[in-house]
Amino acid sequence: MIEYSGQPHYLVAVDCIVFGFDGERLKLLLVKRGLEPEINKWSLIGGFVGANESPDDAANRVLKKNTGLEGIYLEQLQIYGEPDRDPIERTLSVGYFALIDIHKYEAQLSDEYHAEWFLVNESPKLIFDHAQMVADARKKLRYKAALHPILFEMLPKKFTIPQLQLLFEEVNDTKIDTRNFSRKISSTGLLIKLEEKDKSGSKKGAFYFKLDKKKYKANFQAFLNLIPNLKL
Amino acid sequence: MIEYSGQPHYLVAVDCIVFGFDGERLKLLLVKRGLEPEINKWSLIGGFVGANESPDDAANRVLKKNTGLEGIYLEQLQIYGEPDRDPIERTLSVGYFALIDIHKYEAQLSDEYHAEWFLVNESPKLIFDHAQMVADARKKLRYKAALHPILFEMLPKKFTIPQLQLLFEEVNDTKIDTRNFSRKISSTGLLIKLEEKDKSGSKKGAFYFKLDKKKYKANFQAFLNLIPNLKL
DNA sequence: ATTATTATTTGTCAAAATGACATTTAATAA
DNA sequence: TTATTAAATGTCATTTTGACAAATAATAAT
Repeated sequence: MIEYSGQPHYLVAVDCIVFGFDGERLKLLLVKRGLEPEINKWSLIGGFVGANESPDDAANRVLKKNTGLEGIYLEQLQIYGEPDRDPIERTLSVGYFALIDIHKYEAQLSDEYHAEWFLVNESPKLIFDHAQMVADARKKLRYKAALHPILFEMLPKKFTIPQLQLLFEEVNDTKIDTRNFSRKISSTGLLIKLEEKDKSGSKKGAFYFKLDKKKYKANFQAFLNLIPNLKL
Repeated sequence: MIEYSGQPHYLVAVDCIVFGFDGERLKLLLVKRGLEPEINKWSLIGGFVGANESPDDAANRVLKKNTGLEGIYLEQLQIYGEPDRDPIERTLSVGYFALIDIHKYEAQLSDEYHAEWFLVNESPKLIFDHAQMVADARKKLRYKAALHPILFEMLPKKFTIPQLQLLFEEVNDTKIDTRNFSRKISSTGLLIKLEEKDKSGSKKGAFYFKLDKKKYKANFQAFLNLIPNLKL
């Protein structure tokens, strides 16, 4: 087999920054690392890119293996490739951020796997450059969520406007005016109001909404401005 | 030395999608590939990531080596990692897009190196998945340029408003209303009007402007909306 | 010297979007 | 019947936007 002679070869890994929302707070999914070095330390969900898969494939595979989750929203963040980022041998890692609805998978997580949710601001020390990855992912999530309706990926099929607003506030670490928020969200035309109400949060109850998936897909690239006084 | 046993190792390369503006059209910098396979075919400027450098370092090095250019605006695009994208052996490539002022480097290019500028829409067939990289880079350039003032990176220190508008029109492949454009650009507060005029384009001449670099750096992340009816 | 030419520059106005702010409403609990 | 509490909705002044045309400055032509 012909080769590009003399060029160094490296390991290539993927690491997934998995965000979730439990209805109240933004959370981050971490696992205890299963191999040396730094075994049993908290880590992002990751793994090596296999011989017959792309990094995208690898991220999906690794996510599924570690959490049982399939069909998750995944987006490439960036590559992390400082020569000494892994002390054992040179490994480049492709960072992905993933968005999921916590409730949908809570059972699988705690039972079958060793993954655990942490409040984003209270997560433990992470191995290697994973803390940097998380910081970058949060920034990108803010950026993207300000312009595109990706946060719906973290909500259950039925959700209320107050829930949605809470999620936006968590992601952007800010308070948003209820009236203006609901006006903006309505004007996107992405929501369909349901009959049912969520009575858990108040006496009056809040109407459930669902996403208009056709419009969501069709207008995903459409430019929104969901955050007031947006400074990216 | 300890190693992660049994994991496959790959080559890692960088490829740079270099955009330039000659005052009239948006152009793309290509080189004739210097090694087998596909030797002498048109290719993006690329190279392998060396043992002691990050991909970012490699991109800068490769750009400098191939063009003499230093301190260029570089931004990571994404990783390209389909298993069979390189027929010789598995190589993952980190795509970067770069923005430069054509005139600043025209001499070096034609004399010392084998790089050549092509109209973006009239570039030759490219090797491997480089055409896809170019397409992705154009898209990302449009996206980013709609929200952040990166296009100034492609202009000389002194430039005119009509030039700037032409550049925006090229990147977005659209016509923009002169009055609205100039109003928006002015409102950013990023431009400083000079005494001198550019008489080359008209009898009346167009005033030169320069970038207020302090404000540029300070407000780079600030959110702009430079394209009318923005659909990303 | 006057006029024509041509790209540059600037102006207006109605419509839409935004941000700041308070009241009403629906359901349960007291 | 009233009190309570979160949800839902309304108003208004300001700013931004998009569509549209006229004025200006310099040279070229007559």
